[in-house]
Amino acid sequence: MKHESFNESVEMYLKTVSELAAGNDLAPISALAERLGVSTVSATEMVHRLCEKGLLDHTPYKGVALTEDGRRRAQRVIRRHRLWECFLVDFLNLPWEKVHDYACRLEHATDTAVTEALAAFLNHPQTCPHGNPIPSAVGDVAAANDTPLGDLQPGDHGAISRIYPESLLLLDYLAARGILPGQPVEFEEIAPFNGPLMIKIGGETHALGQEIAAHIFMELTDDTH
Amino acid sequence: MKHESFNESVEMYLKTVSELAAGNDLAPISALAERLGVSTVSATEMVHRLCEKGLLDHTPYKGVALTEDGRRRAQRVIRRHRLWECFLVDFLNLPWEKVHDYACRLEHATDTAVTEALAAFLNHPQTCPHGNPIPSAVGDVAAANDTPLGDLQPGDHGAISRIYPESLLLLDYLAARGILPGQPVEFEEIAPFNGPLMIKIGGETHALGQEIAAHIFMELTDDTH
DNA sequence: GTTTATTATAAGGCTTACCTAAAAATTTAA
DNA sequence: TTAAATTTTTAGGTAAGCCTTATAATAAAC
Ligand SMILES: [Mn+2]
Ligand SMILES: [Mn+2]
Ligand SMILES: [Mn+2]
Ligand SMILES: [Mn+2]
Repeated sequence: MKHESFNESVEMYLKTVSELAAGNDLAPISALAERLGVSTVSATEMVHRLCEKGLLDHTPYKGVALTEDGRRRAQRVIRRHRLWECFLVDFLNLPWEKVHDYACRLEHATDTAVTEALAAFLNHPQTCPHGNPIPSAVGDVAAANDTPLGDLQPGDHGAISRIYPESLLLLDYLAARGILPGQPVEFEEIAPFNGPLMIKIGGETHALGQEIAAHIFMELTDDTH
Repeated sequence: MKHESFNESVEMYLKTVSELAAGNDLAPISALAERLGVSTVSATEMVHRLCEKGLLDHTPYKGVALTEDGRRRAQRVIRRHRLWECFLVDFLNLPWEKVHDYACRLEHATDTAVTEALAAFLNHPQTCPHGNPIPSAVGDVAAANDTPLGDLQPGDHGAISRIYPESLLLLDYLAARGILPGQPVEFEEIAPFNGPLMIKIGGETHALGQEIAAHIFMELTDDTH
């Protein structure tokens, strides 16, 4: 069964590098390995293979980056992923927090013709249900100008723009608490000694750990006028 | 990446055995190998593995059959396949003759929750766009009572009920000639020496080889009254 | 009943993607 | 600048799915 173009592992590596290296720095192989649930030796091997194929650049002891070719390939997978998420939520009424995992399988089995027909059917949505931008068919992505909740200061307020990177565990946690894109947010205070952030979201105050706060992005309401 | 349940090769073997053994006889390993595009040695190896897993029964020198477990697994894949075909044709407006191949990838990457939500969204269709019945969620299939075109006699007439088994080459050929389910058919004559069948379909007469005729199923109009 | 064709097995190999354990190289922190 | 932590490499293995060539077993045809 020679399904050349259908290589789940390669696509997941590229997608994960794209996530970890968001912000144009290098993705450490150790982080890659952890995210993908493989040993660092395995990840290193795969990184070497992908470097030979011209999809990654590896700077030893620093980390890996996508080449232009690798970036395009990653964006195409991400496009399929997010389009499927839209379909699964908007038409199949599947739960917001579950569709990420369903789409993570479909994304590797979707022909370009199907992807583009799906995009047209969905009327070319701009973001996935979790707020992340859907790359164009040629792999361009709109630059985000939002801020991680973890970078804000008490007193700041705005609205949740997106959850990134996504994972079932995180989405489940957030869904259970109604912490979704669009919700208004007020940063109340930060507990001392690197404690949790006290955040009022949709009327209720939540204590969020720093790690979770790093995954919640906000569009600030600027009231310095 | 331990995607256990997502084993394309195994699923394709089971599906192919189901197709070849339609009519409760045994599927020869040689036919399996040919259909899957692998060597007979490879197919034999895989058949052994699937026998050990309790999915197939192998009668040496005769062929293989699905066990009850294997049959259910195959029907579940076929259900996903045909549901996707419906979606691709009816909602994404993709070509009738191409969706078989697109669905052949998606069928291995579709969670049960997605499958059932899709079935509900499509309003539980009974057949795929090529006329083949969609198994129920528990793996039951409606018994067909149609006849291959190749088994008919000159003078018989009726309508095309389905194309089976499906393949891109065959569907492309038929689509180009408007030979689709629902079309009225009149069997005019059969050329001597195992020659082609002369068939009037939707007003036009086509010369169909015996092999193609074996893939076109008809519901006869009984006019012995 | 012997020949021929089909089917099965044996033997040896390949690639991808994973694993563990141990050693070496490099960076970072004390 | 030395010690500690991180990162990489080496070595040896596994399993799934493929491959070819060659031989053995069985079934079908003559
Ligand atoms: Mn995936
Ligand atoms: Mn998403
Ligand atoms: Mn398939
Ligand atoms: Mn079909």
